[in-house]
Amino acid sequence: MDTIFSEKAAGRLKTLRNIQTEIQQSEGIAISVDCVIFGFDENKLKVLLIRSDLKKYIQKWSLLGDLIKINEDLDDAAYRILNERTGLANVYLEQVHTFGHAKRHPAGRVVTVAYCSLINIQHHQLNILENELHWHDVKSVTDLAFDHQEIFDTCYKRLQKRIQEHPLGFNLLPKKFSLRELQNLYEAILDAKMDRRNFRKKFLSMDFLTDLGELETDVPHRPGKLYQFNYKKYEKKDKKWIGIDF
Amino acid sequence: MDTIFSEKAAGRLKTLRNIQTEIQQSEGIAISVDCVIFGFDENKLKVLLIRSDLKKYIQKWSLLGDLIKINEDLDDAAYRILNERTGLANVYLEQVHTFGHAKRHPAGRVVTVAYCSLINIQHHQLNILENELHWHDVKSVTDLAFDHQEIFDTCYKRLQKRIQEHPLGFNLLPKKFSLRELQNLYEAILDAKMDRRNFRKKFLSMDFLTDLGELETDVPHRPGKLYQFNYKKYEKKDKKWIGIDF
DNA sequence: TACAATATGTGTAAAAAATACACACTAACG
DNA sequence: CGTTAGTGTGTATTTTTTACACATATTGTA
Repeated sequence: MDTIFSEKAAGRLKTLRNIQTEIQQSEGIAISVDCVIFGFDENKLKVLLIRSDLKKYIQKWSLLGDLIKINEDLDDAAYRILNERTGLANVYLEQVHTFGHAKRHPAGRVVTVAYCSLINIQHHQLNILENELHWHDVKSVTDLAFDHQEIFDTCYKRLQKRIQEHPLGFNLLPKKFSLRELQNLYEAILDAKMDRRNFRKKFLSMDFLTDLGELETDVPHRPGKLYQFNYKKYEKKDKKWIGIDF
Repeated sequence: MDTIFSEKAAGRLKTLRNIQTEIQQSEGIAISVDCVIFGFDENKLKVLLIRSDLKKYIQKWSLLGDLIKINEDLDDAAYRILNERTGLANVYLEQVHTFGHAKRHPAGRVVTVAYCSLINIQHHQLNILENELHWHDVKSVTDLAFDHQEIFDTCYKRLQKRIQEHPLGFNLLPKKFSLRELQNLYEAILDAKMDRRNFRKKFLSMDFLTDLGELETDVPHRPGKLYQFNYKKYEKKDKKWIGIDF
């Protein structure tokens, strides 16, 4: 959490004292959830940040978070935060790591559980101006409030690792996408250039992409074929998982 | 946590009420740490469990855990628990996952952070009988108290994955080990048979094992060479980390 | 109306890695 | 001194990864 919203009072700034009271009400050690929400737009990996509503960090950006409620499952809290902020449901959301330094939050003892979420920016409009929410290019994310830089770095690294081993990336793309879009996504996330022919060969040989028989429109060049990821086929495959390599 | 020890009162059973009081003292939502401590002995992967001290789970085994203290870093709490139980310091310890279902603990709201630890069973003696601590073959671990079965399963799967990508396994072996011991370890953890020649080729070609020029003793067959893992060499290597595969 | 710009679609050869597989040797034990 | 159990080693085959070039399709513009 670290940015706490009691109800609809989103615009109002909280004082340290407000938050201390809230933590005391939640009694002793408080638990929060912070969401690192990734999107992909203009061939860049973006992360959704909000202006800190704490005076101490007035100039800084922070992750979206909130204290969990006393009877709320941890995962439910993460979904709630995501849903409140983006209006989205049924999105990719995964717990990444829990941060629990005793001094990490200025208002008291708050242990926070970081979640990583992947959403398709096209598929929804955030009420960005009202909430002081902004999409930031991940390359420009520095100096976040609290220990949010560490949390962000951890989640970004986890994403880089997991996207290579699991079909997560499709959550960031439209349902129908071209191989170029897919490659741009991987290159943006991994911050690396890849060989186009080998990339195509790799994904097509995996045999999880359904050729929709449609072409891109509105591109200023020869349109590429559109594909869809076939989750069912992926689920059925028995992955060989032994391969020592370090 | 879930098994709470106030101080040296290890033998005494706690009631649900005792624990509820403790949680109320720690005020509202409590946070615990549970440690999944792995060892390797007799060519089997073992996990260290303790008899539940909660009446409800009187017959069951559970993980080693405790509530974190109000001013204690999360990682420090995990080390503390490990150290209190095993007497070991400087052991491999890694956070794995946080479990936060609202109803997971019968005594109240307790969110628990699971840690995985790898220790060398030979290198120390636990005061097993006094504490009702026992090493269990991982294959026989079923029906633990609380949601500890889920926690254990999660940690075991994580270990299986990570041991293939990082040099963790050496924490479970003596400093000097033979390739056979190493292979037995991998086979035990992954529950799979591997080709001996290819296994040796793999590890020797990695070039992280130092041939100590010594031989095994006390084996009832031709002794194998002893090796040591060279962490410095490993750290220096720049790992290539791009390889899409799912 | 053609040409410049840009991205698509395709295949092969070479190198590297993973796999399958067998036999002579050594030490301990009885 | 034979039995038992595990060590130490190499090669051929298959699979995977890598590097690399040219004709084609569409849009925008001169």
